[in-house]
Amino acid sequence: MDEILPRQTEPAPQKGTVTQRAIEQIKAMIAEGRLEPGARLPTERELAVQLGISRSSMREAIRALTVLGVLEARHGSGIYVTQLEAGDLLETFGVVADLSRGPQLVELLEVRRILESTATALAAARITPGELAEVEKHLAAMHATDDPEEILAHDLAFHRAIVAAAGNDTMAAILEGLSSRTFRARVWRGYQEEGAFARTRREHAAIHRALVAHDPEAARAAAAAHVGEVEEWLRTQLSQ
Amino acid sequence: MDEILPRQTEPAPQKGTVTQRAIEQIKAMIAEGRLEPGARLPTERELAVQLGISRSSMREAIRALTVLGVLEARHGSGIYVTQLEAGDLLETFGVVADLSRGPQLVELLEVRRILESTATALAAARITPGELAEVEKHLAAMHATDDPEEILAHDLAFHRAIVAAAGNDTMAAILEGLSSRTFRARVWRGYQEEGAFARTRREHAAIHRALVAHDPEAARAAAAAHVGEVEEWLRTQLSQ
DNA sequence: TTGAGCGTAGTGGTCGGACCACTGAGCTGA
DNA sequence: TCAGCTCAGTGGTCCGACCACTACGCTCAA
Repeated sequence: MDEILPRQTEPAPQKGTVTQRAIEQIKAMIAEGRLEPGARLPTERELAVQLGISRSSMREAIRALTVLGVLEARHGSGIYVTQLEAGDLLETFGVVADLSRGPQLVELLEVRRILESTATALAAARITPGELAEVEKHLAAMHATDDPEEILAHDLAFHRAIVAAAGNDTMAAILEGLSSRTFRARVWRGYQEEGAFARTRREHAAIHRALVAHDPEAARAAAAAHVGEVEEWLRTQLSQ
Repeated sequence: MDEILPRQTEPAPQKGTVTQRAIEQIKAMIAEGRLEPGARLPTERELAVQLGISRSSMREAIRALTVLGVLEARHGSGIYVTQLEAGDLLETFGVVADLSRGPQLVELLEVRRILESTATALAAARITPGELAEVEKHLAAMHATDDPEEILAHDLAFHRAIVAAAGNDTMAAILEGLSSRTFRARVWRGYQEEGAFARTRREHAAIHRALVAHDPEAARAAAAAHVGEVEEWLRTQLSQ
């Protein structure tokens, strides 16, 4: 049996709960490279013995790291380190958008406006014909139906395709969280109920034109205006 | 005893683990407003009974929501919903920076460059004399010592004070995660070892000048260049 | 030889109960 | 009046048992 525990001069650091300590130790193992992405951890029972805690506490630590997207537990198989890619680690970002309210929603939209306008500008400079076709597919599908649910889905996919073309997966993962389904459903619903469909259509068309022209500055302005419109609407809603 | 459980037409939805289901149900209670920020939850034992699961599983669910910054457990007192502010929910963002590596670090720096340059521009337009004094305090302290640790601490505080002046707490919380202590220690160390102190000093001075002049565009450019320098250095490091 | 099917050991998932450590409110008594 | 104590209640930890599922190897017929 290999000893994974680091040597301790002090036998009892005793800071925080044992579970919290276990979380930190596993995180440290990964950060220090002792556990590579995709690697399989020892069993829960073994890990508990190695860190000197009960299996219950170890399970809580593992569960915590699981929701953070660091570990992945496969029933009957074992516990594995995720690939630690942007998508894995930023999945929890959606929780923020889901539980924020009031002024915080405006702040989130402001962050989204900043990131999405830049991402759209980057996309305008780099987008390939294939990626552009994907964008146009969702743009067309959005106009071909009047089912709000379907429109929302294609609206999401439209922006997602653009952001993907920007080439920064981390930024894409953050924007994915900021545009989580429940978040957009909450804000967009009220916005669109005020007959903003036509305006949204015009703004999407402007973004599309900028992409076709490979004009980053126009794309940035169009995307910023698009998000800014919603942002402003939400701001007035809250001040009433 | 009040019944908190929603009425279920189907007695057994049975998707995912019971713990995962418990996490979703508690999140839903908060999202729907049945649990206000700061509210005290029923005891672990009570919650377990209400959701029809064991206390062990319920504890795992609570632990998960605790690390996400949604709940807060106080030993001997009870479990409470946090204030759900940006700082609470985005604390986990630091984990991303801590566990990312290679190309992903460059992507994170790119996101930071975008957000921080905008934040600095906003700060230039809004900063008050008091806030400016705070910025200058750390700028001076950074030059008054040659202890790398202390320099790094004041460097962090310098940027934190500027971002705080921008007035968007959500953006500040994200940037806080992107500049987490371990992250900067990892990247900055190698950067500064190449004698970049003088350059860093010039760049900080440029940012400061733009703040004093209340010139947003100059501030944006200076901050973007500042982060961009490190970004470019890291990029070349990785390509070797 | 080969491959489909069947065990089976081992893994994470769940449960129940016991006890410990800490908090906070109420009681006691100077 | 209030400092100090008491104690019921709460989260923290541990244990042991069993269930659900997976992966691998074995068997046996084609």
